[in-house]
Amino acid sequence: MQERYEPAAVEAEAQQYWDRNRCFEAGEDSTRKKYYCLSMFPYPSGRLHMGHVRNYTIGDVLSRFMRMQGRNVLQPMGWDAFGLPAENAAMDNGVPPAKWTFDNISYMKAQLKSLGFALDWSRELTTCRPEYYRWNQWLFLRMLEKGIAYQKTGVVNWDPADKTVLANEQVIDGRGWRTGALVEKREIPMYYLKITAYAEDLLDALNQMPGWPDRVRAMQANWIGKSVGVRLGFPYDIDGLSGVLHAFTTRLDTLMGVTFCAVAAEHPLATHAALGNGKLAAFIEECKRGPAIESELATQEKKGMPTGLVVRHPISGEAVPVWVGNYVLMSYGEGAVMGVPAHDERDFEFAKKYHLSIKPVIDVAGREYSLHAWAPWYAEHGRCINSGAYDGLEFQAAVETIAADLSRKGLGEKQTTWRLRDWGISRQRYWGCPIPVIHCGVCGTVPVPDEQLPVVLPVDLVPDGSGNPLLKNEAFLAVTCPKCGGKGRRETDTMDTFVDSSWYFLRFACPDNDKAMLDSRVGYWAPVDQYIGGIEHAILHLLYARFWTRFMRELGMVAFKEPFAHLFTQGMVLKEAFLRKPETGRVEYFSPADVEVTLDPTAQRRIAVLRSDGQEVESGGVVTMSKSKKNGVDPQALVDEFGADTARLFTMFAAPPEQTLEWSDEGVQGASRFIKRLWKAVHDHVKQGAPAALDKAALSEEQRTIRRQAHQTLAKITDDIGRRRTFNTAIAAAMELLNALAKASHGSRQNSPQDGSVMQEALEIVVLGLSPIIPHVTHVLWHALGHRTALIDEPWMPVDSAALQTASIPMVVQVNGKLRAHITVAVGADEGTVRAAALADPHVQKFLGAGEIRKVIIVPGKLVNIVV
RNA sequence: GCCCUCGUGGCGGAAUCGGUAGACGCAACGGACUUAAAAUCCGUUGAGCGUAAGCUCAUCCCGGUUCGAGUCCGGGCGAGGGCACCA
Repeated sequence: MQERYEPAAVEAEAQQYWDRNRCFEAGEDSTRKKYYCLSMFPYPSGRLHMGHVRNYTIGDVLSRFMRMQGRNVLQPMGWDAFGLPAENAAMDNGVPPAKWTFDNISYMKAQLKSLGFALDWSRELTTCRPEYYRWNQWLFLRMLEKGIAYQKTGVVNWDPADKTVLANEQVIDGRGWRTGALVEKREIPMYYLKITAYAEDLLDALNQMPGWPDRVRAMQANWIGKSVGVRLGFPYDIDGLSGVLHAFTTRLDTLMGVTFCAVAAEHPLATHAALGNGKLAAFIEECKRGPAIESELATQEKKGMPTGLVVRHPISGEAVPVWVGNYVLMSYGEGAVMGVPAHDERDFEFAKKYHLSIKPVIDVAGREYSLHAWAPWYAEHGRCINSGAYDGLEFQAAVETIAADLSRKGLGEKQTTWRLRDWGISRQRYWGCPIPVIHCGVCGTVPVPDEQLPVVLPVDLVPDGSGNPLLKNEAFLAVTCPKCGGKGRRETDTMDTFVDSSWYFLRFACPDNDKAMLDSRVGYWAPVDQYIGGIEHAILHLLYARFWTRFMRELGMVAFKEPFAHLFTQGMVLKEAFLRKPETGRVEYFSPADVEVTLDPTAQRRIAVLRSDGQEVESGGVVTMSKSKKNGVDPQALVDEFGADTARLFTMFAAPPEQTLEWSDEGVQGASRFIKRLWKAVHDHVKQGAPAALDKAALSEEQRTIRRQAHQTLAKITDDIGRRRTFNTAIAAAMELLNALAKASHGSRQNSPQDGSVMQEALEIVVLGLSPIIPHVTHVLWHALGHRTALIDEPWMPVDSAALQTASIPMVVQVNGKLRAHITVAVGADEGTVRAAALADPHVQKFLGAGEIRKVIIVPGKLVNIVV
């Protein structure tokens, strides 16, 4: 065995072994229990970042551990390869998005390989390949057939200069990011998927998903946003036109406090009223344009205008004026609200501004309304007052009684409203999966027949920023109508890239099937046992995948509703950022590599200085790694300098995996140091020749202690990786054991043959126990320790419970809950003996003093508490 | 505003079911080796008092439950995240 640890050589050796022997290619085997471990696949942006390294290391640790536990492990990898950045890169460099994407994939694949992840590359899939996305198209056609996909006009951001549609993130301060032109809202026909049909089930099932973090389930529930209330009607008779204005409310108990109704600018009644009213029409136009940024919606000033129309209160029959309000959303409920200024903050603000009357109808614990200013308690539940027949009723009773009265009049019924909207999937973009429909002048919109799939996206186009290049591509556009055989035109919209990721986890079971989207192999592997990814996907991706799986289940393609049994959301990777804020102009960031940080002991503060000019820089705090803040750490540089094992060890050790991880260059050094020490420990041991066989009966007290410690460590590592998923504490335990071994070997090492065999076993425990985390160095060390079998093919080591046995155990003694003494008692000693031993301790005696012993609590094997 | 998570040494963090607070690592300091530095190895390291044995205080703050609270309950303060005119 070589004395020096050389990561490059070690890692090449281990990786070549795994590759040559196809260790990680998974096959279906009904006799073995499967474990499908999946990390969210990356977008091929160019290079891996630390977030990827952390994500994939977590998945890799679990995969390797489960494999050694005897499970048939599948850990695949693919590429979420459609998307906007490829088009932007294409515009910048004049290269087709396909070329840019595939170049990135090949670079990043090499990076993933250099990190030694136990991936089954034979199942690699890429969503921008027709073999994959044809099944997006196929399933979309099934959705059309079932009415789950449908067409509707939708609003998009339109850049009038580039004549192109912009994604929300391309709109900055209401202007196009490239052109700076004021963005307009345009209504165009788009395809939607009816995810709302599954809202109830998607919400209910969250309660039966113990393998998901509470936080993610809460976020999804929030997003789905169920509210139970009443849809009520205000009848009207206007210009001979009679009808009912519908509104949704969760506060029917406040119905008698209605002093106005407000409708959205897009509401039909508003449109009607604007016919002969130029001022109103202008106001409606202004509202429709609205603020460009969503966050401004919530804070913009409430504005309104009377329509001049009047509806009747459904109970009292009183006249209620109808206003157009900019705070009413057409997309939620009925696009109209009943205005109860006394009990709703928004209505209050609106009523104040336009001098509408305010009528309190709820008594909250006898408190007095001032009506000059809003107080949060105005919206609390209470008892009805000023409400005629309903006076005195509590919230629940009031809602029931009023609802019953409305129902009798045909003016109200209970209704559930959802925040969740249908999923608009049309993107007026080139680099995505084509939506498989054809427009025919005669037949209208015609779905592409299955046998004509896939609709292949041309890969050689270079977008120039002036709209979707497909619109100018005759070869793509020209098509005959499948229905009438006449001249047709292909749809040029492509699908949202979230479609691609909504089912890729199932395709990994059968990536080579060119006859069907899924096959029976899915029944073996799916659902995913452990899914790992960033919290940023807590809502959209995970919700879409759950929806998609439900639809596939209805088609009989899968047998389950929930695609991911266990979900693990890893924390982000942070690092300190350094900056200067000039008097004028923008904040300038500096790479931490160019900054020297020193500690000034007198001033008790850290001083950061830019190396190039020697001047001080400010700390921007510990924040997410990003290009703009220049605080990213390149995984490749790290692997090149320290090796993949050090990178993996540090990311697993510095913090528990679900928490944020603060990057520290010194911490990386520490991880590297540990691996070197482990290498040296094995080297020093091996140098002394093969140890004797372990004779458990012939061990000295000291040797038994080391063995006990080793097996305790093994038990802890097994539990920490397998159950608790706290890889940081598993590593700490291994470090502790190695420290103890170093200490032990200082003195009596190799005096007896059994010293060598105890050391051998303990080192095997450290090496095997850490192998899921640092697989390369342990692969080599395992052989060095004399094993023929490759470590990856070894079964996980069982804990020798006999080694854990001791004759006596230490216990602590407290007096009145304060630690006062340590005693040692025989294992299995009865309470009387333990009590006597505790009381006999001189130190305990001192604290007992003259006091009377009121109680003695004994926690077996741990502690004695004497209450005086 | 609503919902969720979290507050522990100089720093990252540990303490798993209410039972020894600070494991492990980093940094710092002292020492060994070295012509020197790096690397490596050994030691010290929550605060205060004490020559020492040891004692007292200490897990954001205030209160409660308990023999015993970092951990459970109530109230506050602070940080982070999600949703947000959702009627």
